[in-house]
Amino acid sequence: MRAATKVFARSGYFNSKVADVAREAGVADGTVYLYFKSKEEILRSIFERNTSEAVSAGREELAKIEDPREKLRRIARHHLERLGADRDLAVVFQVELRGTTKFMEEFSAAGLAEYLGLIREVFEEGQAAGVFRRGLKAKLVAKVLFGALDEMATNWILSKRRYKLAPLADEVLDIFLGGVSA
Amino acid sequence: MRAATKVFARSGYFNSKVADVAREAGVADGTVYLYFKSKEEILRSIFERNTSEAVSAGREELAKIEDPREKLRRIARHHLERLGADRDLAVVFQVELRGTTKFMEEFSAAGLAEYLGLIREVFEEGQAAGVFRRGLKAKLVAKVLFGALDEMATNWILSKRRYKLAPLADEVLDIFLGGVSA
DNA sequence: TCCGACTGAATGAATAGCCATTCAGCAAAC
DNA sequence: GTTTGCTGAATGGCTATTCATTCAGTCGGA
Repeated sequence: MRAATKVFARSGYFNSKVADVAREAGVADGTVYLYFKSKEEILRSIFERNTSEAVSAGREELAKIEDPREKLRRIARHHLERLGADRDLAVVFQVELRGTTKFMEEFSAAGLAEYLGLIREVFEEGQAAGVFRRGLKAKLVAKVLFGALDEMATNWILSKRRYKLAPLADEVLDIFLGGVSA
Repeated sequence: MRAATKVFARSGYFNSKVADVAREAGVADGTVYLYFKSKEEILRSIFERNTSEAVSAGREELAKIEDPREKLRRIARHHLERLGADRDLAVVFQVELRGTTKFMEEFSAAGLAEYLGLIREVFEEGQAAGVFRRGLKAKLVAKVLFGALDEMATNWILSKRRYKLAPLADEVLDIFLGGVSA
């Protein structure tokens, strides 16, 4: 899976051959099929593994925090730290995942929806506490934050310059919180 | 090209056969090659045509406006109106364009960079005029706004519900301006 | 007006190459 | 001897691209 991530990140899912993945993993072509039912399933596995891990780890950590603003900051930080720590994985998530409506819909329905839901909950909590403006639609707000972070990640993988991704979380939050605070 | 957009939007670039495009266009397979050098070039043409048109049309219109906030609003509105007016085109832009690092890099280097530059200029103008906070990095701010709009568009194409995309521009701007205003 | 020669756009069957997937068999471990 | 894990060559299907052929339309001459 590590190998597949690397290969897909380098050449893109459709341009990668199963044989490439096998070679990268140091096994024979056929061996790949002992672990995955098909090429498509390899990609799907990468998503599933990582999204479920990330969301549950995040949710757990949030339980310890009180301030909704701080919670959002933590979410943002996590988001960018996770992607920033593994460029190949980031490429697969930012690029390959978006590559076909098919995968996109799947991901959108599963992982992303949950993630946006998480942000939304936190935001609504903050609205209830009077920290965030009441007039805003929580769902839309969640998308705005996600979109901003997502764009940071996408730019990061495309950039030739090597910079740290995680610190951008604070800068984004700074703008974002300014816009949503009561 | 209309036909290709439709086909790519339906099945994705890699899953579409040149024969599908030909059928949709009502011509024979070979005829496609009288107009495009290769399958890849069809996709490229769709991008090029549309980005150059959009950016130049936008830039022109902005010249008539004074207030930087209003300029940003106009940009956002244009962005979502354009995509909202043509779902197939939107799918190709939001999904297929992101599908491979190859296309992505190309687009990123050309169209997107110019677009982000445009937003940045307007923002810096606003900073100089004291309308926007000085401390913010214009480049990052531009990405935040773009990312938020982009996410609106992506969600819109994936959603089963049919709603108007363009009005979201104002809601996004509302949050965004709150965050960046002096 | 009619005819034959010509043009080049359009066709779609044939080619050529690619690659996911399978499976008969091999080797080490027990 | 049997099980387990792996191998990698062979298969089969698929599809981008090509190109010999068709044919509708144009034009100059009779």
